[in-house]
Amino acid sequence: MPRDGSASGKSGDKDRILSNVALLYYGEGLTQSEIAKRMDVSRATIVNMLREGRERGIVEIRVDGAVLAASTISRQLCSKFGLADAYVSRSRAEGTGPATRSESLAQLARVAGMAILDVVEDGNTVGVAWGETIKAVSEAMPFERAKGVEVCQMIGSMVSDRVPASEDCAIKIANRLGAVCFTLHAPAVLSSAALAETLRTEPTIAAQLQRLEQLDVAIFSVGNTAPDTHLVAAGIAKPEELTAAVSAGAKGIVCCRYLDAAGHKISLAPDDQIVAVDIDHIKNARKRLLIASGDDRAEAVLACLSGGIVSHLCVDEPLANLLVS
Amino acid sequence: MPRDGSASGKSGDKDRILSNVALLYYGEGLTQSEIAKRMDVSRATIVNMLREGRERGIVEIRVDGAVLAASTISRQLCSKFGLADAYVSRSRAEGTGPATRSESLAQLARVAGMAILDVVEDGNTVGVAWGETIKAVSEAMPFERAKGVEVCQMIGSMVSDRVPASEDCAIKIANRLGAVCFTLHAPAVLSSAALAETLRTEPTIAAQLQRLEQLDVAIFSVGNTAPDTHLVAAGIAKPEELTAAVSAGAKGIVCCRYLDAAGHKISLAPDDQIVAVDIDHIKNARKRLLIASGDDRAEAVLACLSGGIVSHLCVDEPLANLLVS
DNA sequence: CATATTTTTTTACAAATGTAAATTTGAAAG
DNA sequence: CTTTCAAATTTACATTTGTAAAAAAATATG
Repeated sequence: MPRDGSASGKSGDKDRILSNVALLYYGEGLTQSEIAKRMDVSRATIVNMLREGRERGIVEIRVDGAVLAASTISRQLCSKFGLADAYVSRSRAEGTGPATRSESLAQLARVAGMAILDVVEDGNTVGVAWGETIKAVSEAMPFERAKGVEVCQMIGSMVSDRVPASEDCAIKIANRLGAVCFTLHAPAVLSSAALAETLRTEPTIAAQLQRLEQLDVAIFSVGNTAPDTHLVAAGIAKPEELTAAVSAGAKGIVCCRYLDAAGHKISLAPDDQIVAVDIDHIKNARKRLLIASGDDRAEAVLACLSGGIVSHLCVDEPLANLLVS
Repeated sequence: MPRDGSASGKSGDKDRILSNVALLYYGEGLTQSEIAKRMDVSRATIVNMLREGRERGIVEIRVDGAVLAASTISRQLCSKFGLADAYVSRSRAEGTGPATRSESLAQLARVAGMAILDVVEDGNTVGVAWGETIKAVSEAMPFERAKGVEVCQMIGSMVSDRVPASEDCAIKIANRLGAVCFTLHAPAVLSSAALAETLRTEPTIAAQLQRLEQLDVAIFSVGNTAPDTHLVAAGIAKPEELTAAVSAGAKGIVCCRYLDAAGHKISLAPDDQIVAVDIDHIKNARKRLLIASGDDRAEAVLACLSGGIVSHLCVDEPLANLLVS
C-alpha cells in the first residue's frame, strides 16, 4: 500500500497527497485519467481521493452570496423596506410551474446559509431560532471557521414531528461556523405562567436569557396564522388560543410570539408561558436576519418588516415578488 | 465589494440566476440535466452558466493549503531550518520518472499561491520579486479579496525572453488579492553605479524603496549560479561578472544580489548598478516566503536558509528531500 | 501459520459532462 | 419591414466521470 516510497507513513502525508491531487484537478484542470497516469494508480482511486478531499474539507467549493443580494428585485426589497440587504433564491424558471415546497425550501436554505456567512462577523453573539425553515438552513449551511463566535438558542426546546430536536438547529449552525453553542435548557412552553416565571429565574436559564438581550445577530423565521401553523402543530399553542390571537389581529408568529400587521407584539396566551427571547431583544440586535419561504408567509413577513424587526431578509423569488408588489 | 450598482439592472439578475444555478449544482448536488429541466433550458446552457460562474468568481473552488504544511517532510524542513511553515508540492509518484520542469513548476506555483493566501493578512504590505518562478505563481494564484493590502514590486523592471513584463508579477498578484499595487518605475540594472544612485533618489522611486524597507511579507525566489542563470539571461549581469561572483563564493541570487553559502551578501558587480530591495530589508520583513523548484536550486536555497532570509518555504518534493538530507 | 475481516484498489459499465457546429434569437442598420 | 451581424441556445457526439461489484492488500484473529 505505501507506494509513497519515502519512509514514514504519517497521516499528514496522505493529506498532502490528497491536497496535491485536488490541486491538479481543480486548480490545474487536469483530467482524472491524466492524474491517475502521473501518480500511477487507477482513475477510480483518484475519484475516491477527490471525494475524500471534499468530504474532509480540504477542497472547498463556495458560491458567492453577494451576487444574490445584488439583483434588481433584492434592491427593490431593500429600498421599499429599508433593509440592509436582501437575498433572493430562485429555483426554477417562471412559467415552469410552481416549485414544490421542499424544492424551494432547500434552495432558500442554501442561500440563507450564505447570507449567514455574510452577516456574521468574528466575535459576534448570534441568536438562532428553530423551526422547519431554520432546520433546513442549519443542514444546508456550508462550513466556514469564524473566530470567537457564540451561537445561542433563542427559543426553548420542544419535541415536534416537523422538527425532531430543536436544539439541533443552533448546534448545527454553531458547528458549521466553528462557534461555541449555548443552548436554552428549558421547554419552549410550560403548563403555567408561574412555572415559566420560576424557570426564567433559574441561574442557567437566566444567564442564557441575558445573553439573548445582547445579540449582535438574530436569525429567525416567521410562521403564519393558518390553523396548521407550526406553533400549534408543535403543541406550543392550543388551536383555540391561536384563534383568539387571530381575532385580536395576529398576522405572524416570531419566536412563539404573535405579531399584528404593524409588527407589534400581541401578548395573548400562551405568551407568558413561553421561555424564549423577547421580540424587543431581537430588535436590539444590530443585524436581524429573517428567512422565509412560500407565498403563504407573505402577510407574516410583511408584519415583521413593518415592525422593524428585520434588517436582512432572505426569501424565495415568488415571495419576493409578492412583497414588492 | 462590487455591488452591481448601476442602471442596467439586468446584469445583477443574471448573476443571481448564475449564482442560484451554481448553488443547485455545487451545493445541492443536482445534476446538470436536473437543473436544465427545472429551469426549462437545455443542459448545455447550464454548462455555460456554470463555466461563467467559475470564470467570474461567483463560484470559487479552493484547496486548503494548510494540509500541505502538515506533512512529515514539511515538519522536517521546519525543524531543521527553524521555519515558521513549509509547503511541499508533489506532482507525481516516485518511480514514475522525473516530472518535467514545467510540470513541476506549475504544480509548485499552485501550492505557492495558497501559501501566499495563508501568509498574507489584512492590512499587510507585501513585497513581490519577479522571475520565472514568481511569474508562474502570479498566474496560478487563486482570487481572494483581502482588505487593505499593498503589493510592492521589489526589483526594478527588465525585458527578458523568459519574463516578458516584470511588473506583471506584482500587478497580477495584487489583482488576485484585490490589493493596490505599487510598481518600481526603474530598470533593474543601470549602466553605471552613479546613474543608479541618482535614480534611487528620484522621489517616486525613493518612496517605493522606502516602502520596501517596511514590508510585512516578502515573496521571492532564488536563482542558482549556473552560467545560464536568469540574472545573466535577462541581461542584468554580464557572464564575466557572474564568473567573478562565483569565484568569490556566490551560491545563490536573490533579488539580483549574490549570496554566499552562509547567506551573506556579496557586493560584486553589478550590485551597485541595481535598483531593487536590499537583502537586509527583506530580512526585516516579518514573513519571508521563498519559493523554489528544481534540484539545481538546492545549493541556492540552502544559502538562503543559512542566512536567515527565509521564514516560510515553498518547494517541490524532490527539492525538499534534498534539503532534509 | 492459516484464516477471517477489514480496508483499499481495480475493472467494467452506466451516467454525467464538455464541446463544436448548427440553429435560433435579438438587436442595430439600411 | 427586411437584412445583417453578434450573442445566446440547442443538438449531437466524444470524452470524462461516478459507481457498482470483484480482486487484492493489509490487518486482525484463532
